[in-house]
Parts: sequence; C-alpha cells; structure tokens
Amino acid sequence: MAGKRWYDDSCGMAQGLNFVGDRWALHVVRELLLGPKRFADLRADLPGISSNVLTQRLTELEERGVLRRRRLPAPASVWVYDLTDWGAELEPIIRQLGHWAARSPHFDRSSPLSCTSAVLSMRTMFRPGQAEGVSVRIGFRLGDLTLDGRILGGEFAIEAVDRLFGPGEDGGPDAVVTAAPEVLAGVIFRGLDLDEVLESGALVLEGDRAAFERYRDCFSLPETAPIG
Amino acid sequence: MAGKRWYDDSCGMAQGLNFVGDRWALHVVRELLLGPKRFADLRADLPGISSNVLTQRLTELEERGVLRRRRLPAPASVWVYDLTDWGAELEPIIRQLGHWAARSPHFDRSSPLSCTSAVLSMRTMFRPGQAEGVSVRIGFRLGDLTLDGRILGGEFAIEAVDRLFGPGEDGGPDAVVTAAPEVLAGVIFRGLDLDEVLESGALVLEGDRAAFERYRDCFSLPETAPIG
DNA sequence: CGGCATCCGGGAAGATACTG
DNA sequence: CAGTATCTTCCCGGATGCCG
Repeated sequence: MAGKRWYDDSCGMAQGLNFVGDRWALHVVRELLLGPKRFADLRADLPGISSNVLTQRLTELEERGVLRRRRLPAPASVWVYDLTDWGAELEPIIRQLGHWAARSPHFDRSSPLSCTSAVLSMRTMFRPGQAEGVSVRIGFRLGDLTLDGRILGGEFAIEAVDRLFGPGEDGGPDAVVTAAPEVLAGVIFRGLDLDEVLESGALVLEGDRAAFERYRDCFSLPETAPIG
Repeated sequence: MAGKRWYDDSCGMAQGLNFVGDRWALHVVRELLLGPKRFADLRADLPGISSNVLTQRLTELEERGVLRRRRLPAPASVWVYDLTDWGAELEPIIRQLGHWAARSPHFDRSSPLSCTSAVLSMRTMFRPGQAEGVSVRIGFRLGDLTLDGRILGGEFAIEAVDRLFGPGEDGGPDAVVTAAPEVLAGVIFRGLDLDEVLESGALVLEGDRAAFERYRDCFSLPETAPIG
C-alpha cells in the first residue's frame, strides 16, 4: 500500500491511513475539494511539496480510487486531477481534524493559508447559533477562486462558481470581498479590524459592508482545550 | 513539530496532522480510547511498532497535549498512558476514517485486529435503522478487555467495565461472548457462521444465543464505493 | 521487566536540474 | 506545463544494551 510502509492492521482507521495517510496525501485531497486542479496549481497551493512527491501521491491516490486524472476537452485539452465521489467524502474528516486541531494551544496561525483552506475553515467554523435570523449572501474572490457564500435559515453554504454577479445586482450577492486568504481568515476568525484591512487595501469590499459584518459574525473558532 | 518535517500551513487539517499525523500516532491514540495502558500493552497491541518509535510517539503526543503519562497509585505504582479529554476527542475522527476506508474495494480484512479496534468497529458500524425495537445487553471478553454492550431505544453503547455479571444474572447481560477480535468481527460484520465458530470453539457464548443474534444483526458494513 | 538511548540499514521525502 | 532523474537528508524499523 503506502509504498512499502503500510499498516498490517484490519482496523478501518489503519486501512484509511494506508490509503491517505502518506505525507501530503490529505493536503492534495483538500486542495481538490472545491474542484479539479492542474499539476502546477496543486504545486503552487501546497507550499513545500516537491514535484516528484506530488507525482507519486497523485499516482497512488489514483490507484486507490481517491482521485482521477482527466483530460479537459479541447481547446483546453489539459490534464486535471479530480476527486472521485468516494474521495470527496473525506471532506468531513478533514474538517473535523481541523476543528479538533483548532482547539490546541499550540495551533500556529502564522503560516500561510491556501484559498481552499480558507473556504473549508468557513464551512468548519460556521455557528448556526450565531446565524439565527441572518440572511446574507457574499461573493468572494480568493486568488483564482470565485465563490458564492450564503447564510439563510441557520444554514450555510459556500461553493466555487464560474461567475459572480455584481453586488446588489439582481440575483447577486450583498457584497463582494477580495482578499488574500490569510487576511480573510484574520477578519472572520480572529477579529482582525475591518477598517484597518480596508484602509491598507489588504481587503477590498464592494457593496453592503453591514451585510459582510453580519456574515463575519456567524463564524467563530472553538475554545482552546484546557491542557498545557 | 512532527520531528523536523512539519507542515508550514495554517490550515486546521495541516496543523492536526502536525499533531497526530506521524506514523503510528493515531494508532497509539486508538489503543488508548478505551482506557489507559502501559508501554508493553501498547507495544503488544500495535503489531510492527518498535520500542524506540513508540517511545518517541508517546513523548511527542504528551508534549502536544494528546495524552498524559501517569503513575498508578500503590501498590500498582506503574506508569500508564492516558488520553487527555482533548485527545479523546479524536475518536469521531478515527471512526469516520474507518467508516470511509471500509467503503474501499481495496480494504484488506485479512490482517490482525486489535481488541480496541473490534470495539470501535461496533461503535462505527451500528445501524439505528436495524435496531428498532431491539433491547439487548451483551458482555464481551476480548483479550484483557471486559466490556458491556447495550442496545436500547435505537441507541448503542459499549465500554470497558471492571467486572461482568453472569449472563441472565440480575442486572447482568443477556449473554457473554468470549472470542478473538478477528472472530468476533467476522461474526458481526461479515456473516461468519455462528454455528461454525461455536463448534470450533473460536467463539464461546454463555447465556441467550438469540439475544446475541439480535445484537449482531444491528451492525453492518457500509456499501463499497463504486470505483475501480 | 519496563522504559529509554544508541547504532545501523533501508527507504521515503526533499531539493534541484533537466526533458518532452 | 507536466512531469522525470538524481542526489541528499533523515525518518522509520530492527537489534542491542543500559539502567531503575
């Protein structure tokens, strides 16, 4: 399984680790959760991975049925990697692991954050209890990603879209936010001051600012676990 | 973090892997989910781990707040390893990973299975839909573990206990099962014939056989995912 | 015996250069 | 752009031995 270093253990968890427990494997899955990507995109979004390791992971994950290598139709005619349905079912596990880790006092929030990670963080840290009566729709421009996030009836959904309507436009979001993922995460999860990032231009907000503030206030990090 | 090979990534999942992504780390956590264990027990329950690696994992997991090293009171006065509350919160992740892996066509059910894994499998594969109207209580003797499993009102619970009442006894289980974890898992999850294992002595059943059969029928593996 | 340090061999991961 | 080839680093696994 995992190269030559697999777990000889019928436990489901152990088998799971044989499938996606190799270094970088779950990162690759994470980066594909919002849609297919090319080799170079994956490399760019996984700081620190080297091309040979990425090649090896993609090969193994395809063998194991987690993803598929596909050729886009002409004129693109380019190779992309796409999760299988089964591979996409790893999302709740990835989110739960993130939620668990976020409770650690050793959590490091100073490292870079990929666009996909920022979006997954929203899905993970949404608090229905803070969203009662909130109805808002925000568009995001995060690197190459264009996203549509909606809060309605205590539910939250966000996904990649091809095109974004202008803020206020009919059928469009209340506001559109453009920022680096670290900045967006800072504002939403760690109380980074909105005026400051607007001032500096690190975040650009078009449309209804109050709507975005209502959106922001529907998310929060879990409490740190009481350990040394 | 993870030795010197950590992920420089603020994503929660990546941080989680920095905490428990090292080889064998989640296995150690798994083996502690039903209660504290000694070094030698862990070694015995983790086929293939070497003592130096176990030492290193235990040290790291303690530093990271996942477990604690504790000295039992005299006369035992022996060192044991015990999950912190935060560490124990990994159980749902471990179970979900197992559930996900169980859907793979490449799942290998021929390897050995630890007693803890067998118990966790029951927690994972319980089907409330198959347990409607079922009320049954089974005791288990699995290696060193003594367990009490109850199904009632569509809910399932199983945990380690100090002592087991005899089958049929007042306040005791309907039946008591003694078997190797692989055999028990075979009977419960893969339709291994009960007559056969009783005949061969691989499984010993005291008390109400029909009760155990009702219990068994409340569990099933998920369907294999439709991939190569 | 339980826990931990040490040494060694093999192999996975990392870095970089190169090719179709 | 999408990988391959090569070299290096270092983690993991196994054995041994020390020490309380």
